Amino acid sequence: MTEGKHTPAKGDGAEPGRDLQHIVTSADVAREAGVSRSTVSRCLSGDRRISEATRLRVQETANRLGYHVNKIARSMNTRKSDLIGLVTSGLSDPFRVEFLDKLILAIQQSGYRPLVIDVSDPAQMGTSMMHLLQYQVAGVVVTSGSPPPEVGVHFLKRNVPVVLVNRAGRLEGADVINCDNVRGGEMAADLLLETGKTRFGFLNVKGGTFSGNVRGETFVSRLAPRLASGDISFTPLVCDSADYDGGFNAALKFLATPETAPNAIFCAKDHIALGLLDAARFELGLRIPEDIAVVGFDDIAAARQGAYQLTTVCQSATKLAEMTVDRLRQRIRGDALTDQRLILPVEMTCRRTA
Amino acid sequence: MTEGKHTPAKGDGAEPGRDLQHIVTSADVAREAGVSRSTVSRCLSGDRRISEATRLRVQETANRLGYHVNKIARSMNTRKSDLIGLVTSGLSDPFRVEFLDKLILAIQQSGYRPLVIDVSDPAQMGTSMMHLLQYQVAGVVVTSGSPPPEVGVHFLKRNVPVVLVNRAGRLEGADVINCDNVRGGEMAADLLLETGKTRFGFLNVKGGTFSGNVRGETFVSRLAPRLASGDISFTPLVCDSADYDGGFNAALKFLATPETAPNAIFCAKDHIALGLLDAARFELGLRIPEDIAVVGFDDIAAARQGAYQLTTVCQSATKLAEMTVDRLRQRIRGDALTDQRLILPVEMTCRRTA
DNA sequence: TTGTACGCGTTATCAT
DNA sequence: ATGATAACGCGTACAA
Repeated sequence: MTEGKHTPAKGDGAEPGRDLQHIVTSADVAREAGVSRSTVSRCLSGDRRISEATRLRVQETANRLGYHVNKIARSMNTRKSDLIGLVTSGLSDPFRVEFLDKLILAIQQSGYRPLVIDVSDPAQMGTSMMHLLQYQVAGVVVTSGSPPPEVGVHFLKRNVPVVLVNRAGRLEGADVINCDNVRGGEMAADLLLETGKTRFGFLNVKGGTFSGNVRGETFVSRLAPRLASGDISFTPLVCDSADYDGGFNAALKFLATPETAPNAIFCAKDHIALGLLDAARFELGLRIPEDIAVVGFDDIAAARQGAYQLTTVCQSATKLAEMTVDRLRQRIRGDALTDQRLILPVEMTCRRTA
Repeated sequence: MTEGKHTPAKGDGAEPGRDLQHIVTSADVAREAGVSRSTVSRCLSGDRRISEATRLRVQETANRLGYHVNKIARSMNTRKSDLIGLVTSGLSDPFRVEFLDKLILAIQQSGYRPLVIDVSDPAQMGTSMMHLLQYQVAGVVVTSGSPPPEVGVHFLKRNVPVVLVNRAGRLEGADVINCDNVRGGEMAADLLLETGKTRFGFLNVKGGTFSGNVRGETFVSRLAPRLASGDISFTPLVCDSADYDGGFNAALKFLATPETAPNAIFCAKDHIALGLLDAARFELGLRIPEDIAVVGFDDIAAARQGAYQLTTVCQSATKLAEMTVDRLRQRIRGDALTDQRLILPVEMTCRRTA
């Protein structure tokens, strides 16, 4: 029995307009070019063992008919998909956006496609990641929140690699990539100590984040000897949201009495620092860095703008993205089977705020 | 012949580790629950005509086995996908990022999933959009560049709706959604005229963009009567890139001689205006708005920050996203068959730069 | 070099 | 209310 019979007999008439709905399949191309579906498939996937004559004929027919491989169908029988899940939460955090930008590019260049999942509600993170499983993603990158440990087993079972970027790594079987928060905290402390200021502070969002907490703790450890000798003081500072407004509003409060307020402040992330700077300069009339020295973390684009010129700990979004995709590909190929924890080096970018 | 035979006989032994690779299918659930695949399918797609007893049993078995519907396979059969293509070019333009943020959220809430395509090279836009066809996307949103007209026919043929947002609408069969660039240009002109300044300018990226050009042309038209009477002058201003650095560098040049340079400037978009402001204030020592009045367009988050307080034409990213998804859904449902051109109203947000 | 036959996991259809 | 069967579009052993 020939395969042609698979194609439902359409009768003979040409119903006008029907073709508008009809999707061109490899069978259509095969029939039109007078070959089998196998041949069409082989031509378009670059199989060597095909005659130049038929290859050209098939190519031409495919173009003429407007045929495009159905990747959905293809991935059904190869049981591989080139979709990669990207878990994020909003696009309001500037550094995360810069990272996603580079990540999307890197993913595409590797022949994969990013499927974005936005988890506004952290509680829904688990179910959201399960959704990704329904799409047979080849891998997942988590850039926000921390997935509940019980999802790990589902991804492990399916051999779907998960990479956590700048997150706490409590997920079983997942790789973790972080920038060097420890070294960053130390560098911030060292730099601020050099300013000669004596009232230190660390500004972070209420409750803290994984990265922020590490940065703050290391910062304080580094100050410890001087704190012990009584040279300097330290005050933990808190803002309501981890963004510009959070830094702005918090600064209005804790800088209200500049004589006693901290004057050497390390911020958990740049965006908070920018809010702090604006509140200090424009609302409270303080001079930077004479009255207050400020150090941020991330080195987002806005940090180098003329209005801010923020001194900050720089982590490279590009390198972070490259590391992420490299690791993902190793896992997908099956090269690497054991979890890994990678650290991206950071460096201090000195501008005008400290 | 019973369906069970579909499952390949695995022999009897339990090879350790093999299950790690095996994906749980509806057949597995069916066998385990003692029902047919059809029943499993119906249970999990919420079919009413199923007994409560079996429904519960199937649900439980599915959970226990860790079964997740394979949406890829489902969409093969239903010939519908819930993927929506998002065409963008980088995540460096702040307003576009804000729009994408809201768009991704709106798409998810409608039960669809965003598949992101980044087209850095405008020349590759056509082929990139064709890639989306391979994934059987239900619709496409274009937020960057202008697709070559010939792609229109491919999407039309497949009944895949395309929505162009803030783009030139030359694509056959596509819907177009724009903010009210015309009204925006007028409002900017009116506001700057009220300042009493006399030397007007419009700052845009070299070559211009669709939106920018419309804004600028309307701006000039509105100034026309006063230009004719000789009260005021107008100078077209150009920057190399449509971002902060572009505005910054351009301003350094054309503001070099402040006595004759334009002192009432409308910028094609906020980010350019921010660069201009910083160059004027910090590099050239000019006062805003006393020496120079500036109006932007978009009302991005940074525009309301204390450092800038930019007066600007506001378009709502949220509303734009809602309009986009609404239109997309109408098209996918097949309600709307004829192209449409929608306009999002804008309003002036007065802060401190004009 | 090319064709045949089968299966990927699901849902729609028809039958019971 | 439930089961059996036929597609969906593709890649690929196997055969020729």
